[in-house]
Amino acid sequence: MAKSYNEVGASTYQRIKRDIIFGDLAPGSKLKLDGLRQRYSASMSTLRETLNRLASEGFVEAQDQRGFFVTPVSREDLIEIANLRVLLECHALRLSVEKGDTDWEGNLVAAHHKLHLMEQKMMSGDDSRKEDWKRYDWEFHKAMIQACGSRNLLSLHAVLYDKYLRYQMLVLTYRGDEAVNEHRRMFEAALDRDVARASQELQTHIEKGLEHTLAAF
Amino acid sequence: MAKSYNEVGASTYQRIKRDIIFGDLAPGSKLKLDGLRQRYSASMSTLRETLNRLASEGFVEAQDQRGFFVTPVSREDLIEIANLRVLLECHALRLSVEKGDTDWEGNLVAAHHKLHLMEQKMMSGDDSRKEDWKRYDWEFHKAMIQACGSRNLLSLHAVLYDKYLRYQMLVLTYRGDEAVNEHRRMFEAALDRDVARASQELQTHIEKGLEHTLAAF
DNA sequence: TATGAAATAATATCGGATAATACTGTATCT
DNA sequence: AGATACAGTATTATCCGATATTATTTCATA
Repeated sequence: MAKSYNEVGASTYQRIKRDIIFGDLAPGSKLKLDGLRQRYSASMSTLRETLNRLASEGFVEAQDQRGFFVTPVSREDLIEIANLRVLLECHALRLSVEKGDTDWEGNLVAAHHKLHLMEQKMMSGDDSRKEDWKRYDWEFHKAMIQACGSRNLLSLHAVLYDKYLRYQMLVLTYRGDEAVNEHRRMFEAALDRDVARASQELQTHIEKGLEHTLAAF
Repeated sequence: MAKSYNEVGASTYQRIKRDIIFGDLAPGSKLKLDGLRQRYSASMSTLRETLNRLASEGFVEAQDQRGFFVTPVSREDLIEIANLRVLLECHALRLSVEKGDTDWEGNLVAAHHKLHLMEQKMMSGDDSRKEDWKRYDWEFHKAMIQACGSRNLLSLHAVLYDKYLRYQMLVLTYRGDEAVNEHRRMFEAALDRDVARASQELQTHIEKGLEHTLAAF
């Protein structure tokens, strides 16, 4: 199980990745090794290892002999990410709804329940825990596609989700009960084993989110 | 432009990745730092950086406190990779055929021509240059989807292609003129701007290749 | 102001030192 | 004999300092 971002004892990899996704390290900003060394109290060797990992995942850009930069953001990139999420996540969802067994269904019900509770807290104005909320959102989306049967697909999706998440955190606006209803409809379609409807609801969910994020970008 | 594998002055990253893909570093084998240090005449720091990069791309597995291993192979993994290639590459091809301009078409014609020449050499029994042949195959497939308009999609595809390539190199058998005809039909459909036919031909091409590779695995 | 050389800063790579962990082989006990 | 405990070895992970290469900035001169 992957560790969450704000856990105690998080590795410098997890901490830097978190800071990029949540905007504490601004897009395009230079990642000076000496500065990072103090901020994360790690040695240069360790830092270069994690920066290389983040570079190959696309959160950091490495320019030869000029060091590392936080990957810049752009509307085009956001649109690409969203489109890829539709392609991969809808595909995974179709497989998952077809193959999912009782365990999958149970975990999905639990994940949706926890997400729904958190969504109601957010709706009532308590937006102090965006990170927690987004963790439940992630757990829900992951639970939906968990039974797709392809580890490769799941790990590609995890990276895409995080890239998309960075854009959502940058604009920092809450979409309200629209998204809540989309989650519910998607969830119900999955439990009904209605592959086409579930996939369609997911696509709508992502595309609505994209529009909302683009508008504020 | 990414450097090819066997170029002079290749980085240790490129050399290790090449050795994994072409089987010189066997699947599942342990990557002892001291051994690698001699083999690639690089320092431990540099090696750990490249191994971290390769780990996040999926060519290497990192086990905490136990070092690095070449990612193992399995039938299931091969099938997953092939299915993902179908999903991503066919999607990219549809976009590319729709959007491709004159430059795209020109580069595609050139890439197909070079691939075809090499295929004829291979057909006449000269299989001494598998790496070159596969480079032309890569250049052709890349040229096909180049106009898809999504950098993210292209870079995901590049990793998938290399993972699939490793399996092909492991079984080391040549599929003969079947693949040649598939390439030609795919190419012609793209020039005709027949999106559906091109995508269908590509899917068939990958799935035939999968069957062939699975049979020898 | 523009140019170019010198000074400064930052990166990339290397080798070594140390601590923590994993592995191996031996001896002991049941 | 087989399992367990322990000591010794090997390997990894992290950190630090040194050096060479490359970027960037400063500044003197035309």
